[in-house]
Amino acid sequence: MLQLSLREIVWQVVAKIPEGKVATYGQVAKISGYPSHARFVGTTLRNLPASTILPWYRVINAQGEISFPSGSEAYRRQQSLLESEGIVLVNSKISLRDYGWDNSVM
DNA sequence: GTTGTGACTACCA
DNA sequence: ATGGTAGCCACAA
Repeated sequence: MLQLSLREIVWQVVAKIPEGKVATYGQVAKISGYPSHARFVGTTLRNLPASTILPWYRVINAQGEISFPSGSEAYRRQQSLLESEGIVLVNSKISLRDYGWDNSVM
């Protein structure tokens, strides 16, 4: 019986976020079946190798913002990747219509 | 075993 | 609005 660690489940869920869409850490946690693990989703993404094929950049926080210090290199990299998929930040925030899942999933 | 750590969130003043 | 806090819990050391 194959037992997936939570980390592996998170990988699966992140991989399912549609191109051009985003999801919050909380949504990913909830969809993974662990609604109280929003924080661990971040920890998991944090440990991804730089060469990962996972669309980690489609994961944002509950305020619709990028969870990196504004202006940091990581922040700009994520923003750049999002914009390459047509996701634009308005006032540093992502429009609700860019969410891959309904907010009720939270 | 135990402890420290968060790419988080909800709540409250 | 904005800042502080408490809860959260898998994981690494």
